Amino acid sequence: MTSELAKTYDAQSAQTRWVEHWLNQGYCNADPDPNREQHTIMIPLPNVTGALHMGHCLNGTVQDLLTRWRRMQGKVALWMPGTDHAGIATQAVVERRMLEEEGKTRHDVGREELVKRIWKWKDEYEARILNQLKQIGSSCDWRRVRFTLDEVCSKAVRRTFFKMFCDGLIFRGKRLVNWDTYLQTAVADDEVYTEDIQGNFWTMNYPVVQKAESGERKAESTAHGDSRLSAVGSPLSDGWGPTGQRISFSTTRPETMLGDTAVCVHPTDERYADLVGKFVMIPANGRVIPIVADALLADKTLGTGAVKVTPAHDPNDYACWTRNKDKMSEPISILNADGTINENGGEFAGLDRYEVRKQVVAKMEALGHLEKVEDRVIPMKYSDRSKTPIEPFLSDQWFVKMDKLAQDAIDAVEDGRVRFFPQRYAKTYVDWLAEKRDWCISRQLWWGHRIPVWTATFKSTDEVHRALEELRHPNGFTFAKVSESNPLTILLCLDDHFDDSDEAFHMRLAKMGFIQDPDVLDTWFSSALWPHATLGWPDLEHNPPMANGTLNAESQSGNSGSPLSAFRFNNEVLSFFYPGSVLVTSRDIITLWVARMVLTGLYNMGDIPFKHVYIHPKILDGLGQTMSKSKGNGVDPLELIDKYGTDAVRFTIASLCGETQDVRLPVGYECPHCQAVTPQTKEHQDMKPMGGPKPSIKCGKCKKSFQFPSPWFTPDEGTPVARIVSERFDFGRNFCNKLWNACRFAFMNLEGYSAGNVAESELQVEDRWVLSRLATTVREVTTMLERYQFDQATKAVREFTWNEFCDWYLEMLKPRFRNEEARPAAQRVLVVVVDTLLRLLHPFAPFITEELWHKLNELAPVRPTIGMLSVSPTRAADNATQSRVGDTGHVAESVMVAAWPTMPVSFIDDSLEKRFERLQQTIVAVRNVRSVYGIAPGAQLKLFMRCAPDVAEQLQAVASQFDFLSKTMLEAAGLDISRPAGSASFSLGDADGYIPLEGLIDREAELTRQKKESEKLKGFIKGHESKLSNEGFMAKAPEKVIAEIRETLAGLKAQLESVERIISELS
RNA sequence: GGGCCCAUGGCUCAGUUGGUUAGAGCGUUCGGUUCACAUCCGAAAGGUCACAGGUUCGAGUCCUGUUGGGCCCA
Repeated sequence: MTSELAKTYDAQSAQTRWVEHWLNQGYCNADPDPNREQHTIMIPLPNVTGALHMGHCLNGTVQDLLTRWRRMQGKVALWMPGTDHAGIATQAVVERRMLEEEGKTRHDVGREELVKRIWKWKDEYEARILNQLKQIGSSCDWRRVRFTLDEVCSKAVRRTFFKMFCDGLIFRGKRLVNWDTYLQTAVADDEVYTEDIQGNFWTMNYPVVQKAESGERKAESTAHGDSRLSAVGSPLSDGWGPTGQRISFSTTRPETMLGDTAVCVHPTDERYADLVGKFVMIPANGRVIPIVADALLADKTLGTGAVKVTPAHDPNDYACWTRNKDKMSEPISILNADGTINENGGEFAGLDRYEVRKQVVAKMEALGHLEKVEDRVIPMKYSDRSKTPIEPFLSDQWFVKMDKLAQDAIDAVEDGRVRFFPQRYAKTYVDWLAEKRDWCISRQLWWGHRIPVWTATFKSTDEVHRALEELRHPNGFTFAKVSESNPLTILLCLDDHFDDSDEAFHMRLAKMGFIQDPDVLDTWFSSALWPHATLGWPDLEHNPPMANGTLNAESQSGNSGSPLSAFRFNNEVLSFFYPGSVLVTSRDIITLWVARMVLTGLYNMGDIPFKHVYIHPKILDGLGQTMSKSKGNGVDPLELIDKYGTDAVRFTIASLCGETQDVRLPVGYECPHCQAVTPQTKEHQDMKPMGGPKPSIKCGKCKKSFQFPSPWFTPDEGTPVARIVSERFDFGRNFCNKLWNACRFAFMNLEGYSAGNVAESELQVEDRWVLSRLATTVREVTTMLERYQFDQATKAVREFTWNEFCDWYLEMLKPRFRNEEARPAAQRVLVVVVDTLLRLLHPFAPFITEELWHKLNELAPVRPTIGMLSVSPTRAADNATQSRVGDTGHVAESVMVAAWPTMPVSFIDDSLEKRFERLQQTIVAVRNVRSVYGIAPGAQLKLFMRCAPDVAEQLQAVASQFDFLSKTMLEAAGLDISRPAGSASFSLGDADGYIPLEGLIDREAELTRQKKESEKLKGFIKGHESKLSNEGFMAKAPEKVIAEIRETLAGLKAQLESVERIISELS
């Protein structure tokens, strides 16, 4: 059988093969097993809006790494996959496309048809996203894939809403929202962006007015709040007359004056002190409004110091109203949902707000109240969905009362039931929840969970009673609430037992006049339930159905007489996997999502949804900007995978994930002609066609030009387009290449391998050393993974592989492979090391390790033991009741289900490592001499070592290695060695080396080199001595530190002595 | 306005509770086709740890301020 691996690793082929293999073998599946521990990760559900980006790739890599690692540790590791319906985002994309392709709006096609179209979109994109996740090696339990709008999740949403409704946690209220007049929906704050536009700044004035006879008295009583209605909306003819004073203010939105309810000044502003409490009249509509003082809204130093207050159309004004409710009227909304002015605008009703702006200005000017107009740059808010300007808009919304819910969620973090990694993020979470702002859960959309509340108004209380009686339902629960404003209006909430397809019931409802609320729930309401909804809650009787609609038969049937009765209820899946182990996500949704999952978990399940939250870094481009399509700096993970291979991408990403909050990934354009990479700059990002040809970049290497992806234009059809890549992934690719070749070499030398144990006496120095290093590395990697310090874990495993295993151990094995007698033991130790290394690397680089593992299984189907110890258990599931693999009977069929390595502590030998280090230093020093003197790499050198007898003995023991590692013969070693004439020298502290170079060495150069070394040493010695002569240091520093300094100093001095001796010999 | 974070060789980052001579990868320079790997091997150069104070026997590490940058909330 040929044991030779292909010369290079074919990532694409390995990925395709192993993804399929793992799926076929069911290795990713996780089913309840009371005899084993669980490890559960719920995916931060990607939107079905588009494709995966770098953030998803990083997020997924971390989760898969953790899942694979825990699975190998023998846990039932569930990684739950799924996607999010992403309310407005998805609806907006589908609507936009519909408009572009067919010129239709959602009102043209109607609610049902639109939703149908979005489902179609969802099916397409969900499949694409799940497939992309598979491409990055995700070991999710694909049978359990969920979608926030599927039947299982919908039930959870309905039940939660119903529970909250019954508990009085859900209420209706007014709220100022970001209104998208184009899409006619409220959009969330994070769906709004600001852009500076050229606008106008009008300065106008309102005349101060008073009641002809008793204006003063009126103003006084207004302050008490009992006459505000008489003050507001009173036409001038009511007896109000101008005092002759005017109050000036400036505005960028004059049309909103139709909804003004006050003019506001600063309480300490002397200019207006006597006016506070008096009234002004709005000339445009004749309404009279009060002058109020509010320190937060008015700023004495800005403009005139006075501002108009429009609570229904400005957030700051709204806040001012909440502080001064007793002094002004309720907010007056002047806007229709479509952006036209409503009936409160009087004569302007029905016109678009921008038209009204012009007309209001004209009217004010005509009436003599316009003072000046300036041009000004105004920060304008736009809807990210429709790219049209946002209007602050007061509307009816549903809310969840946060008070107790939020407090419970705070407690869970403060008492440590939920822990953040890094810890600092707990503050973000707690601070936000502590505000306890009620959660607005309604959205004016068609795509989402429809609010399960039906409303009807009746003529009499008798009718109400009759209706409620009639609505009793055998299968489900209804909860009726009487409207606070109208006792004859009934709000009816239906729980999840009411199937929407129960037409008869819904007919009955409709007949009685019940109409369902048109709004849908905030997407976060359903994603907040993700950790328990996906496991089947609220159904405690049955396991959740699998993605293909079948029940989980395996665990269901295991119910009879098995230990499964240990579960709390019959939904074993929920019982076993809840609460989850760790949530892996990014910091920008700590409040929106993490906090809400904790809150609903506690509310519905009475328990936290996960124990740990790992917040990973965010990927920025080389300029420190967030990556996005709209900046043209996004890297497509699938292109990276295509270019570098999945393992390389994953390994690189893992190396970036530590405790920092951002990582920079400079990107570049890959020349489509020669693949050279041109780093991306700000100039590239901003390049626009400017009416001429589309911008292009000239490749620095092949000098050809190419176009590139940009937010500003689409590259010309048929021209070669650069793709955006990041050379930082060379890191992972190089590593995979190294690993591949190391194993290739190892496997080539396993020819004739026979299983057998290695006696301790057969172990060579390098064997003991590599096992010691490996044992240390295994412990370190495990600890770092436990702490979610993936960067450290990656570093440890990479350094071992490259700098120890490849650079030293494999090199030192070479001579042993050529020696028939030494060969078997060398092979066996090598098998142990490779076996352990592949397991250790598997969570980081699943495909290449699997590829190599299978090859290793062919060559070494039985792994040796070393000494009396088996190095690690062979299979992850060895301790479990069921064994998944059994075909070889010796080792795990797949490294994915092999046991995570745990090497005995006894393998770690510090003193041996120290001795070995001296050997390494010696070799490095010899190489250094060779390089400094420009001696041909192949030229044989002679080495003399002056050192203590025990050191000499150790060096003699590995003498053969000098030849292999540095083409050098160790001629002699001992105390009696003196420097041969014409030698290059080096000092290691406890040993000095001499390399005779008759004629090759320039005495002056060698002297200079040694003097430089001596100066360096003297500097260090001085530093140490000054510490030891410092009384403060001697008195206060810990003894251990002093001892260390003394020891180092002694070493440095000995080394200096050697160097000085060399210098004197040279002189 | 409140909060969090970042600033270390040309680039990207490590640097554990303050304690020996501040490290790595890439890039750069020099030298290498010995049968695992040029996606490689060997060697070297390159840093007053953003700035200013302070605490301490001792500061890249702790404190205060300044400057520059990122993010979240309002």
